[in-house]
Amino acid sequence: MTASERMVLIDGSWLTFRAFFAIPSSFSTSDGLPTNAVYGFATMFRKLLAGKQARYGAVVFDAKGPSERNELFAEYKANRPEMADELVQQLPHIDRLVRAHGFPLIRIPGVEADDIIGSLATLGAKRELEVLIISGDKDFAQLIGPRIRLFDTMKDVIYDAELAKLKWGIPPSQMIDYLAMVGDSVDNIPGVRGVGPKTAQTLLETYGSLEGVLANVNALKGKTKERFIEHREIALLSKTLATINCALPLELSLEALELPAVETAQLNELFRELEFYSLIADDRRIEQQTAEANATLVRDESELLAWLPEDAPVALHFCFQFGQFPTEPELLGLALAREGAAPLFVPLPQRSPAEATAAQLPRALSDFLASDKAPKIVHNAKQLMRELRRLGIELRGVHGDAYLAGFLLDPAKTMPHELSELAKEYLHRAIPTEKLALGRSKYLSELPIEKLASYSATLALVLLELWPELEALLHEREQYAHLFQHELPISQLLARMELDGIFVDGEDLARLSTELGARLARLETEIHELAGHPFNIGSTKQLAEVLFEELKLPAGKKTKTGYSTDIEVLEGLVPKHPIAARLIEHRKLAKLISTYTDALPACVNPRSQRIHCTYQQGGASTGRLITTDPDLQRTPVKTEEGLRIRRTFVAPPGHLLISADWSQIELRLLAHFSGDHRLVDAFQKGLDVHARTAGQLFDMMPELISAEQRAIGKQVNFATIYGQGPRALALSLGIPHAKAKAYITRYFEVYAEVRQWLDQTIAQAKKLGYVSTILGRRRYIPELYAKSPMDRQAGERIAANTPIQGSAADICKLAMLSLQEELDARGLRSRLVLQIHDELLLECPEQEVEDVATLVREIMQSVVALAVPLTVDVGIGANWADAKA
DNA sequence: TCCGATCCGTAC
DNA sequence: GACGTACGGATCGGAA
Repeated sequence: MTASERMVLIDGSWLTFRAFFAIPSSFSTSDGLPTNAVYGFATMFRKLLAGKQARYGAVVFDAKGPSERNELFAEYKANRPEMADELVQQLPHIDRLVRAHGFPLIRIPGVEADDIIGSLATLGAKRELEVLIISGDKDFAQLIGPRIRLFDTMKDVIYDAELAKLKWGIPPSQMIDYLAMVGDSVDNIPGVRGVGPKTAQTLLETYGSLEGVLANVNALKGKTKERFIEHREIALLSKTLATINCALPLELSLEALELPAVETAQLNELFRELEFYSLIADDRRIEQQTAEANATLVRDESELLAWLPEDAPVALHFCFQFGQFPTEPELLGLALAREGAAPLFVPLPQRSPAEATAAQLPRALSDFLASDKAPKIVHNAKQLMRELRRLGIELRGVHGDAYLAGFLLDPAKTMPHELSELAKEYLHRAIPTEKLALGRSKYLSELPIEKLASYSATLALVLLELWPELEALLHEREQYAHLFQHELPISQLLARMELDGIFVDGEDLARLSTELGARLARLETEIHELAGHPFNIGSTKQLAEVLFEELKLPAGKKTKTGYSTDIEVLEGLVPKHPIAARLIEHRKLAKLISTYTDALPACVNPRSQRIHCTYQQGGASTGRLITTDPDLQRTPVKTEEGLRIRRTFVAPPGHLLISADWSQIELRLLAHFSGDHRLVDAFQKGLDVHARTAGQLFDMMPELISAEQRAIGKQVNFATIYGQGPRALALSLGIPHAKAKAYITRYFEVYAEVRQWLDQTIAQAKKLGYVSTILGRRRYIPELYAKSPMDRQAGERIAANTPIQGSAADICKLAMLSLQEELDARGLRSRLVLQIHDELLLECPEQEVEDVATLVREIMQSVVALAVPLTVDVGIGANWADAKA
């Protein structure tokens, strides 16, 4: 960034349209005024004002009616569709918004906004201002120069000459000629018929300009030559149309464009009127871009040694390139940043993951990474630990992990805890994204090493700057100790588990796929016959047409877009038509095949014959772990076919699997937290709690409760944990609404202390803004203060459920750590291979399986002391299905 | 061709 | 519409 003052010129018409289409039309005030375009406009201002203040600025709009260009070419901008009513209504409010921000608003009849902006930009550049044009219209690229840049606020990219060339393939100086040839459908500039971007680009590289091409038209070949001869005049006209007039005789002095300080009070009033409540509260400042850092490339180990500090923290950013397997990236290099020195970048020789060894890293670097004494700040330690472990290096001395910090500070954040999100949230700054760094390249490895180095170093610097902020907040919210005592050790363990993976019988999986595929094909034929013609059964739209229009079956519930065909609807149709049962079967099989038997083999690493899924430690707002790529936590279990899939998860030769799961851990936590005497008593006596609940509901002895009644008791118990209302309970049990309501009322009469605890937890949450788990982890719940009662109720359910689900997650993490510690201490070779929320799966050498089974049970049962006992079911088997039995 | 929204189904 | 936490496949329609 230069030190010169800034001028911001906003293409108001462009922004209006972009905001209108980019923001959902559901944005409106309570009395029905659509506000999506105004809102989009307002967020743009926020982005702009939060950054370095501009001294001069203006918002320029096209005025209604024809312009000078229409005299040249009547069809200019003739194909613009009529503006939607919803947008027209918003225009006056956009004007108000602009004025409330103190921006001069320019709209001159007969004069194009482009020309006004061009003229003002030129004026600004002449006065040595740094000019920023806010528009995504590529026409403006022709203005880009040393002092003028183009800022697409919707995409958050600032185009200078270099970026513009990357984006459109031509330098700004040739943009007009380019448009003259290619034309522009938006403005209805004709261009040369038959000449597209590629041709234009090539011609411009050779001849430099449209005139250059026309002068050398005889050197062209074939069709292209003909086209330029035939359309010569149109091309020249197009050029005139595309050229922005930068020398309008405007009667505007620079002083008239000076921006006053924003009157926040006035602005807030407007926001209140438009019901933009988030903008009122939000006065965060966001810088526009982080300047790219220069990094010293390390070619020699001594340079690295000289740079490394004694004990000051070093921020690390690793560059990975991901290929087929997300847990098996290639390591391209890493940037190091510390206080008081320029960052370094260590390029690494490219090796496929299979050949990666410690020798890939300079010795000084691997010593540094493994040293407990050298404090390191990272983002996502788990990933680094896994990749370094693959090289035989143990990452030690992790002094900070921004990912985990982001998770602990606000676990409910979307785009969970990416560095870019954290920089925005806590440093109020936009940072370069990988996409931006990549430009037109597909892979990081294609970038020139200097680019990679500067991109990577920028992120390392951001991390270095970010950590103290996060650290302070972690202390403030009492999460600092938790990070290092629990989450970071879990990262380390998960890194091991990801690297180890889980063994599968790929051949069996393939067999199963074929078998199920054959059944699916038969069903498909039958269904098509019953329908009378072939159609895509997977398309709910087509299916709905067959069922409800052609076969005239009664349509049940509707979805947002049409008739629902979900399982419930189909089940309702079973007595009415033979097609329904087949559709249900088809659904089931199609699901199993596409999501599991077809998808899983692609996840098996052929070298290890194992599936290495990724754990998202910050993936769930409650603190649960999440698996992805593939999501093994959702491996089917309920049906016979599902169990067949689980049977392909086998122990390797000489090994057995142990499955251990807590029995009703969430219900036990509810008993513990509420201290409800009936619930606690039932668990302490080891009674069947679902049957007891049913007994209370039906006023019967628990021993006399039927299986159906017990199922109701079970469902009602779960309903409590999920904050389920009568309607949802009625739906899941298939009973009348009134009956469900009666069950719930009765339930809370019986377990009055549960009701009390729920109320108290929700009240406390409203007071503090967050709820806590058994280990003191927090979840902030902004929904509790939502405007709509529905959203608020959702917040209350979250407040009730999170302490339970989150504490169960905490307990599981504790048990995993304790278990691994014990396995290591005893030199046992059993490994944790999967965590499924309340179940742990281990792979054990046969000779230690009995000991480990005992150990697992003991640890899981005793990891925390609750008011009720924790019980654990442990099974051993050659595959996952058998182990769980 | 890619991407996001939608529907649906799977797990705990 | 009304059940907490998730991921992901297939389809579809619109944008690039």
